[in-house]
Amino acid sequence: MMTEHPQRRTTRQRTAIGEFLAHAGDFRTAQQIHEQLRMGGDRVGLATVYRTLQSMAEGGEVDTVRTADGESAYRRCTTSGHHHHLVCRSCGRTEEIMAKAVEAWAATIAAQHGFTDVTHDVELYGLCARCGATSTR
Amino acid sequence: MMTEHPQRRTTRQRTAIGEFLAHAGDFRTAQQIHEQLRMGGDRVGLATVYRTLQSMAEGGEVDTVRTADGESAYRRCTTSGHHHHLVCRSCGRTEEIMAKAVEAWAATIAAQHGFTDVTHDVELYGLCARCGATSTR
DNA sequence: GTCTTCATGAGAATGATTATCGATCACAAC
DNA sequence: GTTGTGATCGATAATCATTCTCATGAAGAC
Ligand SMILES: [Zn+2]
Ligand SMILES: [Zn+2]
Ligand SMILES: [Zn+2]
Ligand SMILES: [Zn+2]
Repeated sequence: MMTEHPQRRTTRQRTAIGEFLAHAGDFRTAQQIHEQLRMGGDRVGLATVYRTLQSMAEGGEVDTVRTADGESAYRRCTTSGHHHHLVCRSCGRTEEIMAKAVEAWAATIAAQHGFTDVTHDVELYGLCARCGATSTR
Repeated sequence: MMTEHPQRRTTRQRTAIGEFLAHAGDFRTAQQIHEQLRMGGDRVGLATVYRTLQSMAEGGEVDTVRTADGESAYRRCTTSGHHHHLVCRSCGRTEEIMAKAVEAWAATIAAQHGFTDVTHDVELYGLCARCGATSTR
């Protein structure tokens, strides 16, 4: 299959981004990461943040989602395999979801319609317990 | 609740876009619609296409998805209620999917984690029977 | 240390989407 | 049919996330 990562050098910038993601609990956009690294004193170029996140995503080191307004957000998940997310629309808190049932459903539906090589996109959005209570006004 | 559409005037442009979508079977981006309307002789401004699609989406007249590279694509679906899609990655052919099971699953998972006011995003992508056969090369 | 090659970053370029704002048009009332 | 008025249009400028360029810096191998 030849899917070896050629050779990824461990640079100061790549390390900084990796550690940032390790501590941030929820999804962050490239712009947010860039700004926060700057504020933290790390000198990292915006282009580098984009490039690094992209390569991390390819390598499966981070997960990606699209925000409502189309921006890409990244997160280092603790679950290693394929999974989905339950994201708080208000504070961003994220729960990782594994659902064999959904995987099976997707495969079945696809087969019924004659589709092959199927992938899926499944994300849940809502208000977490804390935010839901607050917004009760 | 007051969700009345104030007053949507039937203009030449709005009609053209509506009919275009009625005949196109799959998802199309605003840019594609604009270009194809132009080629068909309809004089419609790009800004108008964007505005119209947005208002149609709000009114539930069309469904929206994000393409892999972040563009919004629109489609007039035959199913009236909430549903999902199974899209061919190669030719764009689209099947509408209704899945009570998934709706229930989403609600359950959300509740288990204390989330409320939950919505979800569920789309399947694959190769349709025709495209899958062709690419067997 | 030297060398080869990849990574970086400031700034320009791209490209989709949105905002402007005067000109036009839909349509309800006469 | 005319008219009044406010919604709609559209050419174009403005936004803004993301990508590209390319000269310079730094990893890693020997
Ligand atoms: Zn929350
Ligand atoms: Zn899955
Ligand atoms: Zn196909
Ligand atoms: Zn659903």
